[in-house]
Amino acid sequence: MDERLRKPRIDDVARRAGVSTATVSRALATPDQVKPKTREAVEKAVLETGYVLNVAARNLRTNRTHAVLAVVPDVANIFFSQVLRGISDTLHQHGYRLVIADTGNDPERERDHAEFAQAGWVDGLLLLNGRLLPAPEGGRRRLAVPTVSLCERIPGSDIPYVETANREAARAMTERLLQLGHRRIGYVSGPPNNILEHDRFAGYQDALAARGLAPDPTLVRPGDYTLAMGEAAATAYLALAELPDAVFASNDAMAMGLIRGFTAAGLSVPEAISIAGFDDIEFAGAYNPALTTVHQARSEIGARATTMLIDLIEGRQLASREVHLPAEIVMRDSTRER
Amino acid sequence: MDERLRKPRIDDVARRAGVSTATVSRALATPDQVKPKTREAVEKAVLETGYVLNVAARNLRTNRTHAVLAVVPDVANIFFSQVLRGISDTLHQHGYRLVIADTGNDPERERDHAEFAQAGWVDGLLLLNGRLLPAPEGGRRRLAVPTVSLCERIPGSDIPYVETANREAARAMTERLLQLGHRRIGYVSGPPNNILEHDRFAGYQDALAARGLAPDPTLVRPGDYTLAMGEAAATAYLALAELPDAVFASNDAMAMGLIRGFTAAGLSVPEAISIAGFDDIEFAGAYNPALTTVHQARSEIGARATTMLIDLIEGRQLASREVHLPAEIVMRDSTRER
DNA sequence: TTGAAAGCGCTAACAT
DNA sequence: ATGTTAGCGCTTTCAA
Repeated sequence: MDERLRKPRIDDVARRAGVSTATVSRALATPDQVKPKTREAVEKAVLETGYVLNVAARNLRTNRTHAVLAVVPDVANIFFSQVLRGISDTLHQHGYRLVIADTGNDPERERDHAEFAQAGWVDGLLLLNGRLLPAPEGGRRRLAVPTVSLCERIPGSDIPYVETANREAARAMTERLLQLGHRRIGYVSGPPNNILEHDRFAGYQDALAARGLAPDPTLVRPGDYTLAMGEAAATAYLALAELPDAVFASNDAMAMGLIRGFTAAGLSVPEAISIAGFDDIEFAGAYNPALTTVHQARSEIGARATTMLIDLIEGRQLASREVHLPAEIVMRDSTRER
Repeated sequence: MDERLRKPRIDDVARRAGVSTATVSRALATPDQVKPKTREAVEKAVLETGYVLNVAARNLRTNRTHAVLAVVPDVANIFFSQVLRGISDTLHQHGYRLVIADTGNDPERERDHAEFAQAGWVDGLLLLNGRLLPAPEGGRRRLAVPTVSLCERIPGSDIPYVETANREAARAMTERLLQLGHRRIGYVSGPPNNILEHDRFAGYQDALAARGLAPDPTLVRPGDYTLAMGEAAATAYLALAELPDAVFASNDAMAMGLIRGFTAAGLSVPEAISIAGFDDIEFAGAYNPALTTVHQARSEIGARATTMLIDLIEGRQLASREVHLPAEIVMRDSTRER
């Protein structure tokens, strides 16, 4: 009667099965340390009592949570959400759970989560925001929580990371545009000081340099990874005496903005001008025209980083602390031969 | 020396501040139950020792976690990820944390999370997957974990929910198409048996009925919310003796598929045919042409559901258990007057 | 306003 | 293979 109301504990199960609590614990956690007969008795008692483990008690005792915190600037960002998918799947395979901190790049929220991470709320940290979690208020030396960063490595830190080989990919894409016969190749940048942007721009330069060319400053436009800046860049190009042959935007949103901008002005893509992007976000292939872009293996990035983190948590050596995943150039309808 | 290595506990702080552990606990959790002088001493000691609370211990003791689990079929789905943003923000405001379970609609994973939820891993549940978490293996009566469902109400359950007023919104969109002079209005469905789909189709019928019309069966095409089915529907329409004037797809991905399908066949949208979608996903406005659609206030849905859940967790009465949020019709470039 | 002390539910060291 | 028991670090009742 009142047994129905109280949440059953491990000793309720033990009593019912006629064994000790230690045996119940073992039967549940490490079944092969227990005689099959006993195990069955325990399982039966568990079912009969409706016993469910108390996570908090276990976590306190073992000092482990089997949970991992992913720190993301914006869950609603389609790029990150696909990385999260890879993280989530991999964690699940290894018996871990995912906790997400959507910080919106708010330092206060980041600090808050940093504190909770130290409080033992999770076993490890996945940083997708390109920076360290701030130190706690007192500025005290931080206790080491296993951490891996991904998507955007953290400059000046030695935290292991996984990212796309941005520079090589940007070089390869620029090279493809050159192969198509384009020579006046524009470039729309990401935010200044962004490390991804540095790498991508360097790749763009590499490809030009390989042909003895250099970026034409009038064809390099500032951007910030938003569609609006892509449209603005199109307007700027339209004001030039001579249009570029092609424009390489350092992400897909800006590439779409370029297409919209040029289309609105009556120029058709790719007939009048070729456009390439970077990321291969979900709708890139569905765009009109379908976008030529650099495919980042987002869920793969998440998966690799997660495996590394679990190795760290479980005390294994890391094969490599810096992983650069190759990206694939996807030629679709927004580019054509000159 | 070795004090530096051990993680400081509450009694380290107590000793340093010259008070009891109880006082430290109070100074931290309920500062105004403690004399200012004492509080300051404790705060100083906390800083000096670098003390950080142990979450597991607190959770065990208080039987609370201040965490909420959101069960999502797919984090990488752009629709859900924007709802999550609203959830995350609201939780944060109230001092709760977000745990995400990406189930991929896998029942085994759902069961696993259901069990953990019962194990006290979180204080409440947000169900975005349109179904109940499965009962634990024994089929035992489940202990009540506070739960709210959102986006898609759960048929046959009395769990409180928040969703868009799908039927009204679909009716309004269809009505707008009628106002534009269209009469042969096609409809591309969502998956059969889907409750959202039922509502949306009912709304489409409502609007036609209000003008004494009925859906033309040849103009109603099956779909499954994917872009590919939108393209397939376009092909099917093109095979008809007479094209529809307009097509209303029950989500944006299919609307984009329609646009691509018609465009590929040389028909231009909206000149030759008007297309409308549903959801207003992130790139709907950036599409080419920009998509006329039904704007769902995704983060608002998340926020409302979260407030309800917190009320439930904290034992407050719910003002209403069923919330239907109005949606806004957004006319863009994919529709025009006939 | 503060302190002493019990105990949340579990796991693991040790003993058998 | 199983049992006994200490104790993880905190909060909270009760007493002072």
